Amino acid sequence: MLTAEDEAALRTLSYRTREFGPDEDLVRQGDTPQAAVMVIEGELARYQTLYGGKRQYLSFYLAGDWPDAQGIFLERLDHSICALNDGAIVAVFQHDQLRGLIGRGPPIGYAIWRETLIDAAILRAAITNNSARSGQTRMAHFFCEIFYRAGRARLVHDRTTSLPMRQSQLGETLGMALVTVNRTLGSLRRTGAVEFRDGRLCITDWNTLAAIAEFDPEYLHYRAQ
Amino acid sequence: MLTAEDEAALRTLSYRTREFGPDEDLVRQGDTPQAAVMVIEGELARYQTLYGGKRQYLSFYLAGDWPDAQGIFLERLDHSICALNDGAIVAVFQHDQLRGLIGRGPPIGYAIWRETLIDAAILRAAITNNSARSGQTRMAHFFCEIFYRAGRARLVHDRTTSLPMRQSQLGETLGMALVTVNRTLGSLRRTGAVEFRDGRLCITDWNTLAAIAEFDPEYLHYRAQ
DNA sequence: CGGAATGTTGATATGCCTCAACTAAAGTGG
DNA sequence: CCACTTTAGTTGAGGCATATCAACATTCCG
Repeated sequence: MLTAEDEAALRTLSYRTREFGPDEDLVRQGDTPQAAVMVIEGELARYQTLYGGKRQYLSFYLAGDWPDAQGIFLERLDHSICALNDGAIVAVFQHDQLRGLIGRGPPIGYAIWRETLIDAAILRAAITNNSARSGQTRMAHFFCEIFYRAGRARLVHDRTTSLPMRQSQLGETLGMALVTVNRTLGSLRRTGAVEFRDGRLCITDWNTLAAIAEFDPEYLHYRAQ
Repeated sequence: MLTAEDEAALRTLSYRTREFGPDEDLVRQGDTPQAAVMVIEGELARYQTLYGGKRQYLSFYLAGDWPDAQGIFLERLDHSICALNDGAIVAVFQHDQLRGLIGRGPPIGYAIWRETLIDAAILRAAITNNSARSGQTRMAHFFCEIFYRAGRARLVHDRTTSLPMRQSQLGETLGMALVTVNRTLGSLRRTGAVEFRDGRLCITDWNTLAAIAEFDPEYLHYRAQ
């Protein structure tokens, strides 16, 4: 979430936009990218590939997010980034131009730094979520995070936001087998608080879901809206 | 891992050192610290506390690491940091002094930024480790990471490094019950590759352990030594 | 129409959690 | 000095949650 001033600074750079389709990679583990992107539309996901090809999703990016700002200062990528939906659009900024902008004055640099730090806070929450919570709580927490962030990005309409993932991907996010995802989803649905179907997440009873999830949005470090 | 130039810049600041004992908190979840620390000696750990008091360890810090640099730009802490051993010593830098230093010129700012990005890479690896790997592989990977980082910090002697944790804390790191930790530790010990006892980690057969762990140090983003 | 992708449900197997008992070492106080 | 307590580690037994295997439903697409 950049300020108007930050956005103005970015607009002084020449950038281009690119569009991606579902499961299409923007960058791959091992790459050394020369550009960083900001999400304009649609959703992206970060994942790692293990020996044997197994995939672990790490985090998800909505409009306004910077999924690979760490690449400005780290060389080789330790993960891949793919688009989740059809027509995901990103703005591409060359690293050297961003570095120049950052070097010329702090505000935009601090803002991007801050973005990478909130990204890390989301990673911390994911460790705790996947390591210390029950299946149901874990899934509820994931839904709460996505929904809360989508709300902040003004992407919630009719208590619903887009979450273009298959159940198998949900499993590769939360560290559960596909069958377990399906059953856990069923048990959450039966609470009447949440529905996830056809790539859409609908939360009908936020308080109940947040209670199941033990969700506290503090870690997202949003300022008062 | 800062350059000599970075260290010289830091020395222009007035800082003080503080010493902590085992399980003593440096900062707590919810705090708004005004200073950041660099580890001088001993080991620190980051952890989150869940509803009900359950604890999840997130990451560990050795000499030279910056465990709470994110606090320079994020207000409220989403986690706590404690010392693991007796006589853990840190250098304390006031945020406003660090911000001043960062604002005056990029090198040190970039270096600290980079530290926070490597920290995030370690968090990504932890998500994958705790979510997608078997108990044995997970524990082996954790040992490999600590040992590798300790090696880089010149803290390995006689194939052994200090890792002042109890088995219960290992469980709260890897998302396993204490009993499972004990048995997994036994099965690793029986491979003859590693021994963890009395707060000391001894790796006698690195290649075997790294193979069990599927360990690839790339994500630590070390430059050629 | 046939095939692929995704979701659903049942049955079985297994890894891990929980409970419990016990050992060893270290610290404490009478 | 020696009971007593506390802490950490170890081992066994049983049960539950989740992984795995399998069958089938539904939708979409060529």
